[in-house]
Amino acid sequence: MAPATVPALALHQRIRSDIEAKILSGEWGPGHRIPFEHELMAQYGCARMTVNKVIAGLAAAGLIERRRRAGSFVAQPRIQSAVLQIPDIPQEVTGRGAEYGYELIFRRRRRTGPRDPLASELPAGTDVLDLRCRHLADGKPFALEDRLIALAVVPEAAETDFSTVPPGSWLLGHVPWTEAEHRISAVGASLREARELELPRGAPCLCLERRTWRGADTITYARQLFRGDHYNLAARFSPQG
Amino acid sequence: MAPATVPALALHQRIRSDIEAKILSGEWGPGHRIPFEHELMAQYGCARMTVNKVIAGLAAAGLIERRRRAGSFVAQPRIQSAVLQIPDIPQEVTGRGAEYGYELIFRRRRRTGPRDPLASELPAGTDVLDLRCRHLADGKPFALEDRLIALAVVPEAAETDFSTVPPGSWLLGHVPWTEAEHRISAVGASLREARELELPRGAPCLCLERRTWRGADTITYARQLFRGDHYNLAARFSPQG
DNA sequence: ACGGCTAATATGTATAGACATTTAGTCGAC
DNA sequence: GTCGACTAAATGTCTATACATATTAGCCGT
Repeated sequence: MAPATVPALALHQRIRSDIEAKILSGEWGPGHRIPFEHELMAQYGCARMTVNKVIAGLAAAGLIERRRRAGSFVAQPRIQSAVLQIPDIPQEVTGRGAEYGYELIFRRRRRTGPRDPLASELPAGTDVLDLRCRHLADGKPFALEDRLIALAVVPEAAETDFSTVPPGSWLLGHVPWTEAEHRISAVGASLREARELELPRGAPCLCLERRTWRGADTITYARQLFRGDHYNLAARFSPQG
Repeated sequence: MAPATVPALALHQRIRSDIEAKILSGEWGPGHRIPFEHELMAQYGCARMTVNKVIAGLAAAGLIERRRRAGSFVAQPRIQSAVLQIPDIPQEVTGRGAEYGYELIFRRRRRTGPRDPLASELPAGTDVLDLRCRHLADGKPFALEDRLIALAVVPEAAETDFSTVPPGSWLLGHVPWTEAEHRISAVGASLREARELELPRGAPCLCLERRTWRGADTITYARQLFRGDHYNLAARFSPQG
C-alpha cells in the first residue's frame, strides 16, 4: 500500500506560518522588509497569487503593512491591545461551576431626562425601558445591573417582562449590534449598592459600563457592578491578534 | 474632457461591503446561508476566485463560517470580545494633557520565592529584578507599579537603573513578546498603597495585573494599581473585529 | 425500515497570465 | 543644488481553468 499522503499543510498555510514564525520570534523585527512576492514565489516555487494571498492575509490581520513599490514590512506592534472576553453573566457564573440565580429588582418604562447616562446619545424624552436586576452565584449576590433599552430601536423589549431572563442575554439573542463601548473602573459601593450586594459600604467593586449601537442608533446602556472580591476580568492575547 | 473615472471600489471590495451590509443590518441574521460562490459569480459577473477571496476574507474575519458542500453561513456573534487599548502609563498621562512624573521607590535584585506572583511560571530561586515605582500626573500620584523582570530572559535589565525610565516603557522598547495575560480587578488600597497613592485606606482602586511571555519564557510580571477616581479603561469595538 | 454505497455539489487550493495603480528613485533641465 | 518629469519596480486586482476534498442527498439492496 502506498504511504498515506501526509496531511501536509496547504502550501499557503506553510508560507504563512513560516513568515509568522519569523516575525513572532523577533527575527524579523518591526519595520523589517519581508521578501518581495517574486522572491517568495521563487523560494517556494509557486505562483504569485499564492504568496499574494498569504501576504494579503497577514496584512489584513495587521501583522504586516504593504507599500506599493517599496515592499511589505513587519508592522509596528500596537502598544497593547487585548481581546477581552466578556461573556454574559449567566454563562460566566455557570462556567465557574456555580449555580446561577437572577432577580429583577424593578422594571419601568419611562422617558429619558437630561441627566441620563444615555443623555449624550439619546435626546431627552426618548422612550426607554429602565431595569435593575441582580445576578446571583450559588444564591449569593454576584453583580448588580442597571440597564436602559431604547424602545424605538428594540420595540419587542416592551413586551418582555425580564423577570426570568436577564436583559443582557435577551438582547444578545434578539438584537444585532454593530458597535459597543466599554468603560471599566473601580468604584466604592454606595449605601444602596452595598446593601444589594451584601457588602460593607464603600467596598471596592468593578464597574463595567457598556453602550451598544446598531448603526447610528443607540440600543442600550448597561452598568454592571461586580463584587471586587469575587470577580475579575482576564484576557490572554498576542501582540497583534 | 472625459468624465474622471470614479475611484469605484475594487469589485471585491464592493462585493464584500454588500455582504457585510446585509449581515450588519440584520437582514441576514446568524445562521443565514449566503449565496453560493457560483451565484455571486453570476450576480456580479466575475470569476470565482474573486468571490472566493471575498468570502474567504469574511470567514477569516469571523463574520461567516464555511462548510463544504453545505455553503457559507453568517456566524453566530461571538459573545463579546473587546479590543482593549492599554497604552503605557506615560503615554496615557500625557495623552490627557497632564504632566507625567515618575519615581522609583525601590529596585533590588533577588531570587524568587515560593509565594511570588510568578511562582507558577518561574521556579523558586530564579534571578529577578524587583521594582516598585510610582507614576504621577501633574505631580499627584496616579498609579503604583510593582514589577518583576526575569533576568535570565532580559539580562540587559540588570544594567538599567530605572530611576528615570519606567520599566514598562523600557521593556516595550527592548523586549519583543509573544503573549500576555491581563487580569483586571477592583481592590481596596492597603495601608501602604493608600499612603503612596495619597488616598484613604480601603479606597477603591483598579488593579491591572499583567504577565508577559516570549515563547515559553516568562519575561515579566506587573501589578499596576490605579486610583479608582482618576482612571478607567475604555474600549470601543465591533462584534467581530 | 435500515445501513451502506455513490454521485453530485460546494468549497479549498493552486496556476499562469494580464493589466492597473502607486510610488521610490533616477535623471535631466533649470 | 533643486525641482520637476519619467521609469521601473512592487503591489493590487482579476480572469479562466484545473483538480482536490469534504459532505450530503439520494439510491439501492437487503
